[in-house]
Amino acid sequence: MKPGYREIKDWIFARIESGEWKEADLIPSEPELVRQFGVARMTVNRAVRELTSEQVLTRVQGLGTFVAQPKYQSTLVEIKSIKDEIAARGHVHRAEVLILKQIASDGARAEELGLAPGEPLFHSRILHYEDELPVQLEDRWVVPAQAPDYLAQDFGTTTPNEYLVRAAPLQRVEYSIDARLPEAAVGKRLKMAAGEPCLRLHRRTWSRGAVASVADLWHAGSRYQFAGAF
Amino acid sequence: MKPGYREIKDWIFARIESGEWKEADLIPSEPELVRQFGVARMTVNRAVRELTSEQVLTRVQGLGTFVAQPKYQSTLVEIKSIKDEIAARGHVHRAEVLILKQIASDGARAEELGLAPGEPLFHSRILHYEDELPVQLEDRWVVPAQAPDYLAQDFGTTTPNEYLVRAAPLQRVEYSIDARLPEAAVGKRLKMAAGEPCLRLHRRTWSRGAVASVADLWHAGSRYQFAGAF
DNA sequence: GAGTGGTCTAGACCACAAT
DNA sequence: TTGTGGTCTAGACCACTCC
Repeated sequence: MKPGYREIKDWIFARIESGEWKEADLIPSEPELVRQFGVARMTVNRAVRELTSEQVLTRVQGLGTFVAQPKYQSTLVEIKSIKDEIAARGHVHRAEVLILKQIASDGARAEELGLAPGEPLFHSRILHYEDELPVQLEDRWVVPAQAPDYLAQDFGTTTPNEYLVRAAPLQRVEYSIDARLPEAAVGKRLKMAAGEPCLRLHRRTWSRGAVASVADLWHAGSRYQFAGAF
Repeated sequence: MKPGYREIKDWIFARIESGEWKEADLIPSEPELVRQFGVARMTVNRAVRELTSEQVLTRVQGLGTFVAQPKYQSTLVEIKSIKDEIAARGHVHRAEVLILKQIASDGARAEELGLAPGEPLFHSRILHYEDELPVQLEDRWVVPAQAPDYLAQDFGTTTPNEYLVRAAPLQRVEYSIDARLPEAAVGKRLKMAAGEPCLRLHRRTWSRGAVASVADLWHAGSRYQFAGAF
């Protein structure tokens, strides 16, 4: 048996789906729904409150409850940890640390990280293998103040991501995905054919109110894609 | 003044954030929180229920409430309508209809659309301009049964997307993003340099329990990226 | 002032899991 | 049987918006 609040949610949702109630329409008030369904106000309230948190309705105190703007026609791409992703496919993940050292921040990178040029900066370059085939080259630059022990980690077993979410709790993420030809060194490491494009994810993370790290994730175009469904 | 349920939510959340309660830990029961905060059970219940719907906690009837698995380190890319996106940048969008006709479905495409080879199929190819520079070439194949009037639309003013969300309410979406060299005709239309890669979004939509359409959105790698923040 | 939503109480009965 | 969460009732007081 469906609970009462569920019954009411479905009833409201059906009215919106059918087009009977359109965007910005005023829907029946709580007391009205109470009369209609013969339940307590708390039950009606829960139904309407949940639909509001699901962005199906919007409420204004003193005014009423309205049908919300229909959701964007949007596609959500979820980029998971490369390690988990490979494991989920039932394959073996291996990481090879190519670079792990402190460098001096230069002009453009310094600006992106919020550091002054010349300030120290951690840089790692890690190649991720899926069953012995390289699939991702991960360049990462980390602000030392946010993760002082970065250079002491064993990134053969823990990914920088896994370490950073603990060391510098994520506050904000900014990202972009593009298609571009790889730098020569990148193409070589990923064993890519000449002229083959890369799918690149650029990501900047914030922690404790400041930039924590910047990462470039390079993938061979012929062997990698971001995919999903909803 | 913060409402009671909010107070309790924050208190629980703080305990998880600080590490005091870790993943899969059992948290105090509802009666226990009722005693602790001196409120009615409904108030505690709302706090815990909301944290559960926010995937911070998981509950098992008869067992207890536990700290949920920490959320994935994930990146969400939202791909909006190209038209809205261009408008949001304050630029002018224009669409040029290159192809709009019925064709016979062929092998691979027929299978992807759930049609028998030879069955009729609508095909459109539209070039989207941002301030007179081509930014997206949209190839779309539509199942006639799902949108019989597809060929009669004016896709210079309405995008196929806008039409389809009305004609065939979205039920499910499957997509992938990859980097690849464009077919010759595509590269030419997008005014791309030789050897320049494309950022391609492939999307399949379902409506009324069946595949409704398949789309290939091609973007010049040098002029387009999927981006966002959260 | 009348109507709306926001929140809360102090009970209640039920389903489910562990013992 | 005990303890857990799932749901519900019949009230209540408050803040807000509109007339």
